Amino acid sequence: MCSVREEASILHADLDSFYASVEQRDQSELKGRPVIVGGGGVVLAASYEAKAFGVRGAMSGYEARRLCPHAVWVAPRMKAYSEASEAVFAVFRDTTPLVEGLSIDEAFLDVGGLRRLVGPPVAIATTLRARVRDEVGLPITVGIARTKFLAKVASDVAKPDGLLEVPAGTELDFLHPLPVERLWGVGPKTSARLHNRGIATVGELAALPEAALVSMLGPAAGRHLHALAHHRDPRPVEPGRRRRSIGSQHAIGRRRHTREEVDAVLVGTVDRVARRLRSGHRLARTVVLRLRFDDFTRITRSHSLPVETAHTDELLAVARWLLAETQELVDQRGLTAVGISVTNLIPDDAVQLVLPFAKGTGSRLDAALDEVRDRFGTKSVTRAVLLHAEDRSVPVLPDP
DNA sequence: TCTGGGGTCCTAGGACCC
DNA sequence: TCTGGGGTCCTAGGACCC
Repeated sequence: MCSVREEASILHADLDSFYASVEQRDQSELKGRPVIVGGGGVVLAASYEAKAFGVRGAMSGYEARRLCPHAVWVAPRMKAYSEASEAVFAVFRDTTPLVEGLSIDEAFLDVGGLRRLVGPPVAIATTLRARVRDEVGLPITVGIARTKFLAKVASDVAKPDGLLEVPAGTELDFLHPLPVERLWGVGPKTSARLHNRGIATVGELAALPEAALVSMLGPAAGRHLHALAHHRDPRPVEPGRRRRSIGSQHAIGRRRHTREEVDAVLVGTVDRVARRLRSGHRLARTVVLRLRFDDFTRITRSHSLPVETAHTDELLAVARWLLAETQELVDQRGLTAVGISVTNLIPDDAVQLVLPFAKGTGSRLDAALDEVRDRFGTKSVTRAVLLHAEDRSVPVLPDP
C-alpha cells in the first residue's frame, strides 16, 4: 500500500502570492510595484515587491502601512481569483488525473506513472509552469519529491517562481539543515516549545527519540513530527478528497450591537452557508456557531441534528438557539465577529431513512440495516439514525 | 496597534452501547 | 448485580495552514 517510490514524482504546485499576482496580471500599472490585497484591516496577500519590505499575509493593515507606506492597496476580487484558480486547476488536470487540491492556490500532482509516455517529473513540471504562465498569466512554483510533505517543503524553498527537485536518496541532506518551522504542523506554539529545549533544526529534531517528542507535544503531533523529520510520509495523492466543512464568518466592529443587528448578521451568514451547501449538493448535520469578542477571545458552540439538511430555516433555527445560549457571554464581552460553519457533510442524493424504534430494541438494529441494504444496496447505507420514540435521543451507528 | 475569512486535524471528557 | 474493556459520537477548545 505504502510502497516507497523509487524516484521523486510528487509535485507540489503553488501559485506565488496568488491574489496579488492576479491583480498585477489584470492591472499592468501594478507590475513591479509593491501590491497589497486587503480591505485595509488586514493583509490578504502581498506581492513579492511588498514582501521585500517585510509585509506578510494575515498582518494587520497598520503594520503593513508602517513597513511599506508606498504600497498600492487593492480591494479583493474573489470572483477573479476563483476563475484564475479554475483555469490553473484545468492545466493541472490536463497534466495528470491524480490532482489533490489543497486550497485555492495549491495542489499535489502525482506524475509517477507518466515517465514513459510524457517524460521525467522535472520535464513535466517545467512544462506545467510554462503553461500556467502562458495560458493563465500567473507565476507558479513547483517542488518535487518522493513524499507530499517534502514536495511542499521544496516548493516553499524554491519560491518565488521556481522549480526544485529533491532527488531520491538526498532527502535527509536537504531536510536536516532546515529550521523546524519548515515542517508542516510547526507553528508559533510548537516552535517555541522546541526552541525552549534547544531544538532549532530538523536534524536536531530527528536526533530525538519519538517518545521524547510524544511527551513534549502529545501523541499525534509527536509521532507526526518524528516521522516527518525522518522523511517518512506514506500519504498518497488523493484526487477524491472532499471538503469536510463549509463556513462563513463576518466581523461586525467593536461598537455595541443590538440583538436585532446581531440576528441580521446571523441570518445573512447562515443564508450564505446554506446556499453554498446547496450549490455544492451537500447536506450538513452539525451546526457550529463561532463568536469572537472585544478581547479577541473566541468560543464555539455546536449542535448536531438527527438528520442532515441544507434548508436555511432549519440551520438558522439551530444557529439562533446556539446564539441564545451564549447571550450572557455576548453581553459581558461584547461581540466583534460572528461565524457559522457546518460539518458532517453528505451528498444531497444520499438515501435518508429515519426508522422509528421503541427504546430497548437496539438489538434489532442489524435486522433493520439488513432490510435497508436489501432495498437500497450496500453502498447507499452510510449511517443509520435511530429515533427513540420516547426521548428523541439519537444513537448514531457507523457503517459496519 | 490592530488583528479577515476560509479551512484541517487533534484532544479530552462525557454519554452511551455492546 | 456488579464490573470492565472496547468502541463511537458529541461537544468545546486549541493549533495550524493559506
